[in-house]
Amino acid sequence: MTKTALKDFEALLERHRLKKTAPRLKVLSMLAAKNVATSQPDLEGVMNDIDRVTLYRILSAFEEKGIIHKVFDLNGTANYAMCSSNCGENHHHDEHLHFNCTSCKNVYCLDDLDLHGIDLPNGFKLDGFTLYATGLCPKCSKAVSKNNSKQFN
Amino acid sequence: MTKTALKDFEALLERHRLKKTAPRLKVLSMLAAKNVATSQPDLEGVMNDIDRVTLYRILSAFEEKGIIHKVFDLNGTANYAMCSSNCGENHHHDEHLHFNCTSCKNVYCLDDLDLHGIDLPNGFKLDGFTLYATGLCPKCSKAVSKNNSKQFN
DNA sequence: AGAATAAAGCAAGTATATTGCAATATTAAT
DNA sequence: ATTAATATTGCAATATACTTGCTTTATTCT
Repeated sequence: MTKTALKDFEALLERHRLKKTAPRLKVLSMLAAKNVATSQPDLEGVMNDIDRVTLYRILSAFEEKGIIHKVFDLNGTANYAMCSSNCGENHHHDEHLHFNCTSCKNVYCLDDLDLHGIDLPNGFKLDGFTLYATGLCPKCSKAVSKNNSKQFN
Repeated sequence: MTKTALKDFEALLERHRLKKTAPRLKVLSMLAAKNVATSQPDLEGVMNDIDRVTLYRILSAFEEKGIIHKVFDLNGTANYAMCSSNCGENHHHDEHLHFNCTSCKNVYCLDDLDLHGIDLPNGFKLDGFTLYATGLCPKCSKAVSKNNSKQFN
């Protein structure tokens, strides 16, 4: 983690009136470094010095403040990823495609997707939505075809 | 449950080479009677004579066979609903809108939605997708506005 | 530096789901 | 209709994800 990034994270916490603690900064740096959503168990594995409960509380605090957003993967486990800048307190705008790779299990957040023109049946009042997709991510798709051609398993 | 429906469910099980057992028929009749997806805990509550594990096994067997499909609600709990007729063994076509009401928590399966023209970034191989939305269903939306106008809570 | 307060850590508990195995029900063959 | 083969159920135990209550520690404000 660069010094600049650390300053950024500290500023982020300040903006949301959250105290700057070591565990919170660590979670921020972990999540910001990945382009895929991460589960609490995965985070716990990487940061084995931080208590499980602390992690849960940090994640829900961040979610409430609009710093990260939650998406459930194929197994129903919560995964977390940094929000785009326009999310606010108790108000998320994560209307993007969540792509869950069936091979590596990663959940990719794919922004910049045009989801306009979706018409709901009469009476339904839309709050927010997310397109959830499954399949193979570029890396795994490559690996699979490579393995196939080499007759490996 | 009408006798006709029962015969239908028995035929359905036969088609999928599943033995016609009381628990399976009961699950089918419960799911078919609802137009919303149902969670395992909810099913367990209604069918308290059937073992929890049996329920899990029935649900995953049905899912594998393409009889029902699974969708996670706001809390990450698995909910199950009957598939449209064109689902097959290990191959689902539940590409429809799952609408999770924030008030009654019901998950509605809204078919007949045009989700074409969704372009994935290069390299992603799409397997299946589902649009997951939250908000108020017609019933709750009505109830809320009624309550508001009467100044109730 | 010290007080007020928020957050972390620990222990215990809950809910959802899974696995192994014995008992039971279904199906097919006689 | 019985019986044998086999699939399914039910039970006990276990795993995993998450929660709650309470004490200790760290942060921040003065």
